[in-house]
Amino acid sequence: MPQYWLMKSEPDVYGWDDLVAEGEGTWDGVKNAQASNNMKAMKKGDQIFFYHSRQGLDVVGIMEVSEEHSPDVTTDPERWVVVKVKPVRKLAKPVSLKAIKQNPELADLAILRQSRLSVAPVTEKEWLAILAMAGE
DNA sequence: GCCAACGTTGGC
DNA sequence: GCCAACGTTGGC
Repeated sequence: MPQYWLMKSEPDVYGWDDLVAEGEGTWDGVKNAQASNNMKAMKKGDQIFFYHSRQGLDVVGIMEVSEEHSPDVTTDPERWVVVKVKPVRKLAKPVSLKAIKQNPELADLAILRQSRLSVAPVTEKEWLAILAMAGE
């Protein structure tokens, strides 16, 4: 059974459309111990929400892990890792941070408790709640 | 653009 | 090994 995650990116740097255009993306430049540990725990096929931070502030699509972690040569490869991801599909409609905050089922969502965490786990219950909010 | 949160660095 | 200073992230 796949695990669920959420990853953030600023859309003006690397947004959903950039990932779709590329076909497969390398999630690099994550220099945070917690986020990095989460990436190390990812297995091929795990499902990931793509969240637009700073601008947009919404979950826009679903991607999946296409290749498990390897050293991040763009930073310090001794220390940090990348994963590769592929777009699965865009959500029927984006789910905004505002809406997430208003849903009591999502009160414990990791990114609400720790807004600066850029790679965070999502429970199955939370995953389904967000999908439901997207009208799926 | 501002600032709070929080992780990291470096002087002691 | 502590903690103040600094840098980065991300919501507002």
